[in-house]
Amino acid sequence: LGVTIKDVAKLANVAPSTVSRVVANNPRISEETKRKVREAMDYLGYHPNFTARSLANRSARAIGLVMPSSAEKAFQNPFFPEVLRGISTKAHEQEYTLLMSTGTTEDETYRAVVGMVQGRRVDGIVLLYSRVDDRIMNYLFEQKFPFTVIGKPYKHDDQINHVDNDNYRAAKEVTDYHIKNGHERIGFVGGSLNLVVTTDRLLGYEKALQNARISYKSEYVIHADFAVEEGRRAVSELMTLDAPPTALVVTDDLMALGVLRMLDDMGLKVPDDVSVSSFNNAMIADLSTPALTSVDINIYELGYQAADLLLHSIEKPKSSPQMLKVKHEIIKRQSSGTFNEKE
Amino acid sequence: LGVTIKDVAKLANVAPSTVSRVVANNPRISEETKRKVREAMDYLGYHPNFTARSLANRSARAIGLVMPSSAEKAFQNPFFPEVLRGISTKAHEQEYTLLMSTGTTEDETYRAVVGMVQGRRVDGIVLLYSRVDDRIMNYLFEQKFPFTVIGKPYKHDDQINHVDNDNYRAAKEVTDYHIKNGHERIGFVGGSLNLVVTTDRLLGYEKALQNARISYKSEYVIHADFAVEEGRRAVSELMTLDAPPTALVVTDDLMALGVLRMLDDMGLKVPDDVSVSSFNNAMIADLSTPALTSVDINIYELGYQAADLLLHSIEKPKSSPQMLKVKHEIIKRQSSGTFNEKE
DNA sequence: TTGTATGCGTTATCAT
DNA sequence: ATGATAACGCATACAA
Repeated sequence: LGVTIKDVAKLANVAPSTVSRVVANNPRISEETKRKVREAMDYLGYHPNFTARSLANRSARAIGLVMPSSAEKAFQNPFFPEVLRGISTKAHEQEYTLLMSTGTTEDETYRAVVGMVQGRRVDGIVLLYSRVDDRIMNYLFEQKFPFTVIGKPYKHDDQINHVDNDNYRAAKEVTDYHIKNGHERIGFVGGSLNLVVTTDRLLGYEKALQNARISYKSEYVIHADFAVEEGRRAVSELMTLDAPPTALVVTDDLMALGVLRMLDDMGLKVPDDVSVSSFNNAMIADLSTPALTSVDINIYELGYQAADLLLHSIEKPKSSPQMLKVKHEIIKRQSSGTFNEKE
Repeated sequence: LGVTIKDVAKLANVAPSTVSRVVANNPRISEETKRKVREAMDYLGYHPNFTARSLANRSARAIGLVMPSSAEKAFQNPFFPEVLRGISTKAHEQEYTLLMSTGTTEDETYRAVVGMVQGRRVDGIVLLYSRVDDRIMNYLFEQKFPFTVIGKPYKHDDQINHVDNDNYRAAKEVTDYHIKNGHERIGFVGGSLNLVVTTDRLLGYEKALQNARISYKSEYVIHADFAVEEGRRAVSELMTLDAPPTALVVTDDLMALGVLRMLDDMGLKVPDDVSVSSFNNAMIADLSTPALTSVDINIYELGYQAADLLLHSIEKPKSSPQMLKVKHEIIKRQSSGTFNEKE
C-alpha cells in the first residue's frame, strides 16, 4: 500500500522512467529489464496511482453521465437502467469508467457538470436527454468539450454528436397503425414539451392525422411527466371529454401503465373501448395486463452508440460531429386490439 | 480553459498558495485579499483542477460501486436503480460522486476494483451484494480499505460495515402468513445459494415450517436467478410434482412475475389455485396482474444508509464497524388471497 | 535501450 | 496574514 514507481525502480535497479515505460509496455525497453521490473512490481504489489497518471496524462479515462435534474424520478423509469447498460458496456470495452453526476435541482446539476469538466474529472460527457434550450448542453457546446447527446439537440444539431431514433416517423407510424385499425379520435399523451423527443413525436402524430384528413384537436393532446400517476391523470382528463378518444398514443411505458390502470378504474376495456400504444418497450410492456403495444426504440443501442461516438471524439478531438439514427419497431400486443394489420 | 491557480495568483498579485487558501476559504486570509483573489478568479473563469487536488489531498471524493459481475443482468432488476437512488442521494449530500466499475466476468470485476482501490480513484466502496466467500470482499477486508456491504457478509460480519434487512425474520413472517392462510404445501423459489440473502431467507422459511410442524421437502425448494424466465422455469418444475405446492415464497419480484406468467400459462389461478408472495416490492409488484404480495425491504433506505456508513468510515477511519438493520414490511395484495389476516 | 530533468495543478510545511 | 518551496506519483522530451 502506497508503493510507488520509485520503490519499484529502486528494487529493480533502474530509473523511475524505465518503470513507467514498462507499465506502458513501451517497445523500446529490453525484454530483460521488463522481466526484472515486473518481478519487482509483483514482489512489491505495485499498482499505478490513477490520479497521478491522470494529472500527468491530462486524461481521466472516465466519462460523465448527466441525467435529468430530477434524477430521483429518472431512476424509477426503466429507460435509464437500460441506457446505462448500453453505455456501460461500451465504456467497459475501452476501459473507461463512468462517473455519475449527482444533483437534484437544475442549478446543482449544472454546477456538478462544470465541476466535472473544468476539474478534468472526465474526458467527455453523455447527456441522457435533450431539452429545449438546455443550459448544460449550451455550456458543453461553447466549451467545445467532447460530449454526446441521446436524443436530438434542440439547435446546432448538425454540429453536435448525437444518437437518436427517428421519433417523427415512429410516432407517425404508430398513429397510422391506430388509424388503420379504424380509429379517428386519437389522443396523444406525451412528455414535457421541453423535451425535444416530445415535439418530434407530436409532429409525427399530427402528420399522420393530416394525411388521413383527420382534424387535429388540441384537447386530445396532453403533456405529462413520465410516471404512472401522470398517465392516470391524463386519462381522467381525456375520458371526460364529450367525444373521448378511442385510441391513445402514449410516449412512455410507465405513463401507459398508468393509463391502463385508470381506464380499468373507469370501467373501460382495453382494447375494446380504448386502444393503447406506448413507447420504449420496456420489460413491463410485455408483462403488463393487457400486454402493451409499444414502440421498441432500442434503448440499449442508444446508450451503446452514444458511448461509442463519444469515445471516438475523445480519442481524436478533431473529427467532425457524428449523428446516428437507431431503428425502431412497433411491437404489437393486446392493448391495441389487433395483432395483424388490417387492410 | 486551462486557467490555473498560478494565473489567478499573477493577476491578483499574490502567491499561488494564497489563492489555494482562498479557495479553501481559510480564515487566516484577510477579507481584503479574498475579495481581490475572487475577483481574479471570476474574471479568468478559474475552476480548481480536481485531479491535481486529489493527488495533493490524497482523496478523490468519489465512492466506487461494485455490482454483481453479471451487471448486464443486474441492470434489468429494479433493485439496482432503486438502491442506486439511495446511495446517490447520500453521496450528493456530502458532495461525493459515484464511480461505477464495469466488468463482465468475476475476474474483470475484481481487477477493476483493485484498480480503483490501489489507484486511489475512490475513497471507499459500496458492495451491492453479498456472496459466499467473495473474492472482492475478502480483498477489501484484508486491505482494510473503507467499504460497506449491502447485505450480510458471509464471515467477519461483526468487523465489516454493512446494512441489511432481517431476512431471516422477513422470510419467516411471510411463510407464516401463508401458513395462517391455511397452506401446508409451500414452495420456496429463491436466488442462488451463493448469495447470503438466499440462505438467510431459506432458514426463515424452514423455521416457519418447523414451528408449524410441517416437514421440509427439498423438492419444494428451487434456486434460480433473479429473472422472469427463471421464475417460469421454477414453476414448471414445482407444478409437475405429485403434490404440487399451493403457495409459493418467491424472493424477487422479477422472478415472481415469471411465476405468475407460467402459472397462467398452465391454467392455474392465482390466488385460488396457488398463492404467491414475493420480495422487494418494486413498482411492478403493484402494477402486475394480479398485484403481487411482496415484502417491502426499503431498498432506497438500504442504499442511503450504506452510503452513510461508508462516508462515516471514510471521514474517520478509526471508527469501529457499524451494522444496521433496515426494517421490512409485508405488503399484502391479491396474489396471496387474503388481504386481511385470519385468526 | 535507459537515465535525467521537468511539468501536470494543487496542497501543505515551513518561513517571514 | 502571506510567500517560497517541497511534496503528491507519474509521464515524457531530451540526453546519453
